Amino acid sequence: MSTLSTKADDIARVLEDEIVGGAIAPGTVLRQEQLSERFDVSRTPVREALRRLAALGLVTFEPNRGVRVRSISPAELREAHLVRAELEALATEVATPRMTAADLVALDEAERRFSELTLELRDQARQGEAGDSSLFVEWMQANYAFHDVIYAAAAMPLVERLAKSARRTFIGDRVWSARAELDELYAKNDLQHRAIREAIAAGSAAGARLLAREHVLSSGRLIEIVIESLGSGGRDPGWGT
Amino acid sequence: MSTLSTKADDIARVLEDEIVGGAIAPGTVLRQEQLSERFDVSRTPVREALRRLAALGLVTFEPNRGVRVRSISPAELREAHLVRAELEALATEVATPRMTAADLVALDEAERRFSELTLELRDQARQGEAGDSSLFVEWMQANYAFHDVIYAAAAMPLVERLAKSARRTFIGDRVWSARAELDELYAKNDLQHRAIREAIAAGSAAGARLLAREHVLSSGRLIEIVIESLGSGGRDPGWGT
DNA sequence: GCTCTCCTTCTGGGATCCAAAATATGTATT
DNA sequence: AATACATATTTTGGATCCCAGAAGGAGAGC
Repeated sequence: MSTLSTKADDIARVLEDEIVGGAIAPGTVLRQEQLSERFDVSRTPVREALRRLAALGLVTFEPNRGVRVRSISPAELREAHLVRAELEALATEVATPRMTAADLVALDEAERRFSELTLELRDQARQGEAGDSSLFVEWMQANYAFHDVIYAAAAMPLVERLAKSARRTFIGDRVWSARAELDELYAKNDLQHRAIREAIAAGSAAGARLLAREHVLSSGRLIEIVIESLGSGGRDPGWGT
Repeated sequence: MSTLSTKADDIARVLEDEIVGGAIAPGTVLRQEQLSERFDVSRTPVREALRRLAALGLVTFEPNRGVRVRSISPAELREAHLVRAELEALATEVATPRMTAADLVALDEAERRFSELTLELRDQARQGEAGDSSLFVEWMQANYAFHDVIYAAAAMPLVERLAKSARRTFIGDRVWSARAELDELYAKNDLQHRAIREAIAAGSAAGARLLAREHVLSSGRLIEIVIESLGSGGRDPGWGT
């Protein structure tokens, strides 16, 4: 097996997922020894991984004290949401004149898939089926897939990276418990995707931009739900780098 | 003397400045041993520092090969500029209703200072004085100071961090050589600052937003100059993480 | 009984050491 | 002479070791 990646990078990825996914609670202090024995490596790659996480803003080093998982404050979440709206709008505007015929087909396909899943999800939510979160996760991924087509056409790696990092806050099942409450959001999202695709297909960059911005902003309710879900476990010193 | 920071962090900061300032050419491979003897430390903190730089996107790790300073492609620079325009617009919009009387005074003061320096700079440029880059640097810093007042009022740490990281690309004297060519830009910037301040003082968040966006976008000529200055030494593989 | 100080212990920062990978060197063979 | 193979050197990735600074507890002084 050819290990193209380094241990430090592997560890960083795992910890990254666990932190943004909520598996590791904010405020937790990460003991280097524990991590090293958990991943069955020495402390060296662990520390390198932690440095990476620190640069990403996920943890903070308190010199000679340890590293602590940063808690995300409500203000930070809302801010990230606003930023994402702007970036998504920008990407959509730039992408519009660059869309090839193949891109448009892909976008159409992504929209259709999202539409289907939305229907399923609304049915399931309305019938109050217990189920698991898999359908919901699938639905969110379909939503992301739609926007990914746009990102690909925009060819803006920086925007894509930033927006996706903001987006990741929602992976996991934080919103799952409140899925039944979101019926009108489902319908609205579907319509918005349609409108965005039509604006793009019509070549209206300015229109697509506005619609994309509105689309992201209108999902603000999701943010509030995430914030509530954090409130249970997230004591918040409210600072960090 | 209490060393509040860790060696790895110090090294990271120094290297960061050198890379964005252009002191270390893109494409350079950073040898860990060289760095460790330069900073008079072992390789361990050096590697941690490099991890941080990698997370910031300034260098790339090529496993078992070394770390290479990423070259910034023209596309990347233009993209960063667009992103900055959006973020600056957002921050200005959010800041407008939050500005206190003291903030407005500070903004006024920053505008006046910028105005003065602009006059000086135009004089110096018109008379073709050799001088050094200090006045120019001072002028750019005054420009930043103006926007910093807005950032402070907006209270958006994420936006501030991102925008400032985009802004840093211009520190140093990359643009200095072309200063004479920029006469109309000087005047325009001055007027734009005035307009932004007035919109903010009038409480027009939407207006301030548009003006701020336009303000940043209109300095696109600076980007092109930076790109030209990079062309001399910046061979560009055109990829990276 | 409370507080201040000193001491123990524990954890993180940094140095050193080892192994594996990649490249450069050199040699032999055709 | 050129190429292919083998070896040596360089350099990274990871492990182990050591030391300093911080949290916590025990004991002395008030």
